[in-house]
Amino acid sequence: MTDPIEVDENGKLKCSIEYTLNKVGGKWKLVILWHLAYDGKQRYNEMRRLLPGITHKMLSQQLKELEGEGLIVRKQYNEVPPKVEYSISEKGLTLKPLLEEMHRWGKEQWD
Amino acid sequence: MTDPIEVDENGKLKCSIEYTLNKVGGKWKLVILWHLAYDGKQRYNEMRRLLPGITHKMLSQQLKELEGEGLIVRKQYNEVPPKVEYSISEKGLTLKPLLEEMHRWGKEQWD
DNA sequence: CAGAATCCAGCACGATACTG
DNA sequence: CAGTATCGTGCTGGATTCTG
Repeated sequence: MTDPIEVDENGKLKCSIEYTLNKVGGKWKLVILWHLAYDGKQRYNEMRRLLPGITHKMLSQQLKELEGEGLIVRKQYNEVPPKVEYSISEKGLTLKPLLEEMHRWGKEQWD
Repeated sequence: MTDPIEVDENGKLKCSIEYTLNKVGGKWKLVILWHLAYDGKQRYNEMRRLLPGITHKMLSQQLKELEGEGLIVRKQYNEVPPKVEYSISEKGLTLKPLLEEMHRWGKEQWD
């Protein structure tokens, strides 16, 4: 079987599983992506309601990082009051199998 | 689509993705499981070699937690010098699809 | 060989107040 | 409404030494 640890162009060891963890690890990112993937686009405060317990700091930080990775898209409407919509990108959609497995396994192992 | 957030028997909100994250999240667990799933059983010091940079503390801690979850099996031979073998359990094998997706996505997104 | 025991640093994550 | 800006804090993870 393929080893997850490989050598990059600088000769430094890298691991594809670690790579994925770096992009979508942490407490919130996969849950955020799940909602955008399956519930469709959401406004900022809608996201907050979907993520019980998240703070402003974490939500805006995670959204910004995910946008930076190109996994989600931020669309701003110049209106008053302000309106912003977040949606999943094409690249983000490639995470669907992973999201589904995370969901399936958690559900299945539930006691 | 099924919402990942559900209500448990105590009426507390729970999320199956968070659940999975709690079991196999963090920096090392999925990589450890990957090796045990695809490289077969390993001794303690063999595991260390497979995980560049891991410390004694992290390795033994993660192994203990994974064993506590029933995801891996620790087999101790009463010999001198000591010999211990870690292997993946039946329950741990149910994570294979997840491991493969983590690996596949990381490999694919590699620049 | 396979850990356990300490001690410690950094940062992930959180609480709260403020703002265009 | 959709965020910043500060200010914490605890826990994850690391370095090192000791042991059966």
